[in-house]
Amino acid sequence: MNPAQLSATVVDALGALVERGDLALPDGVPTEVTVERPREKSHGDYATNVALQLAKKAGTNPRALGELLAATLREAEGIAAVDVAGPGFLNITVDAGAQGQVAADIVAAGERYGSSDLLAGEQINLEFVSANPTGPLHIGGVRWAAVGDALGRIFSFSGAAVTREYYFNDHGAQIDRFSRSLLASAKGEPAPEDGYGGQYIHDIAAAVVAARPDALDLPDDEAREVFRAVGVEMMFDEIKRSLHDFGVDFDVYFHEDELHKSGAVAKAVERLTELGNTYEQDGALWLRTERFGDDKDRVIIKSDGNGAYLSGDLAYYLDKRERGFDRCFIMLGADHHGYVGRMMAMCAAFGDQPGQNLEILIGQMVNLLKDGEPLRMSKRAGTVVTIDDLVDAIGVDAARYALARYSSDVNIDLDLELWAKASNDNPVYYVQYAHARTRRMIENATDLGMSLPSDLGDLDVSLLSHEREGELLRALAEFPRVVASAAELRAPHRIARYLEDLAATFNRWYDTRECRMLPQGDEPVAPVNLARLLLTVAASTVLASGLGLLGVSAPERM
RNA sequence: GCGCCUGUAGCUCAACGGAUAGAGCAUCUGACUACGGAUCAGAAGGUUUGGGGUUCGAAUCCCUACAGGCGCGCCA
Repeated sequence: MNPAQLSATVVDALGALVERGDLALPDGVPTEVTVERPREKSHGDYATNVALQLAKKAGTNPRALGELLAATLREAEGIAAVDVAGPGFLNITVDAGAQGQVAADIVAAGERYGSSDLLAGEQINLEFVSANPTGPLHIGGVRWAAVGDALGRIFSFSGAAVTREYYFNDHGAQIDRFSRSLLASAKGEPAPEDGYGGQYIHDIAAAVVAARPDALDLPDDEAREVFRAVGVEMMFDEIKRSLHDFGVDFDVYFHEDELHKSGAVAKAVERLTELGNTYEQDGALWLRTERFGDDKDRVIIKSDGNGAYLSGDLAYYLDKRERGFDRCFIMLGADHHGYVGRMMAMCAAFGDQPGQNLEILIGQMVNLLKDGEPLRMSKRAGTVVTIDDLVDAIGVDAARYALARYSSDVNIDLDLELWAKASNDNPVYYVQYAHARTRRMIENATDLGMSLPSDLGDLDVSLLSHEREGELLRALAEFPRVVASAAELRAPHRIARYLEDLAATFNRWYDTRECRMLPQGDEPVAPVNLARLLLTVAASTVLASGLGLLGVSAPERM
């Protein structure tokens, strides 16, 4: 029996009470109730606060409602005991057999266990990273590479159709600065005052010269164009390769330049004007974002006739919507959070629902600590910590896990020594090790000739009756709800925290002498050994699925 | 000045308005003739930054003060 089934059982009990006239619920019987896994063992396997929540509506007190409901629940199948505790909590103990069934359900579902249709039918566009192609991907963008990709996996697992998208800002003044910096380097001149420095500029400049030996003989403006076109392309390729090596591939790489060339910007501006949300002032065209909650109105066409940066975003958003995405996500670093107000206002100006059609997620800053000291970086000076540096230092698995393990709302300081360690200080090793251990156990069982029957119903899952087995089964039963909450709250770190808890619960069970999976000594294989093999396979399945949702490998051995 | 995020154990962080606020690390005490000890058991550690309020119930919601991070351009 899992929490969802228990919730349904409680709902049925409420319905029965209403039908019998023992209970009056003016708002009707809820479709589901909160079922929790209590921290305190003495509070049963599961607990619900439904009596506390419904008492007022039912015109009774929580304890009385609790007693009434408990009496009905005790008759329900799979329930061993129900206690009314504290102000009116119902503490429920489940039959060992009903509980053990969880393991069989997980093994039967395999890698689909935990998936749902929560987001079925939703066309989701996830835009993340979107770093400028004027340099290698630095640490600031990497957080979203890990978190955004994990979120994509979680959304897909929850039934949504997900498109990952990367927006290349390859238009405007920064690209000019980039191409001028390349040209200066190729000529052996110092970097322009407002340009970019760093070894990568010299490397790319040299590569451009190698690809186009004629470039330096051209007049400056033509040469700059060559360096722009070729240099930007090389930068794209390097960023894509870094992300690919990080395990992140995008379905769409969208170029801002296209929006300006194709007339998409003009079209978006026209649409907003038709809707009465623009006006001219001081020779520029303004968008009435203040009308929709922004601090002030924003220029979209500058007085020199060029589109302001926002104009590209308008067109891009409209383009996504016209491509059929009803939910557009944009993930930004905290240094861009000031952008949220105007983007949401822009969404509303198109007549859309901010927060529904457009959702902007903010990730706070990441610092790397080495020897306890923060690594400071400056893009201008070229002292950049790149995604490749991070991966070289701690590896892809640790990097992805470390970045996805914290709430996006908090600043994080990643200690490079800690995350490079192969010890249980390092959470990713702890979880991966638990998975590797399950694989070895299953292998050992196979070597002894143990195997699960084709009909799992032939196993006696009620033999999984040890306290530690109950704990492990309840932890495994949580997984679908953890996935659902990670999806709803856009919080992949919940998966990571859950996995750490699951790994610990698994290790406790493994360590318990009375719960050995393999027959000991000369003992023959008994039904309880097979039931424990089932439990091990179930744990292995969930550990692997959870790591998979974070884009972290689940190694067979370590 | 205004806005967003944060403030929880010595440290790093969890906690969908629920019961006695939880983990890991560090500290202290234990378990290796062991299905992988990269593990496990236990102890100690808290006025959830301060002050008000809402609620049967607040780390969580509201107000306020303080502290830290990040922003606030016809730059991109």
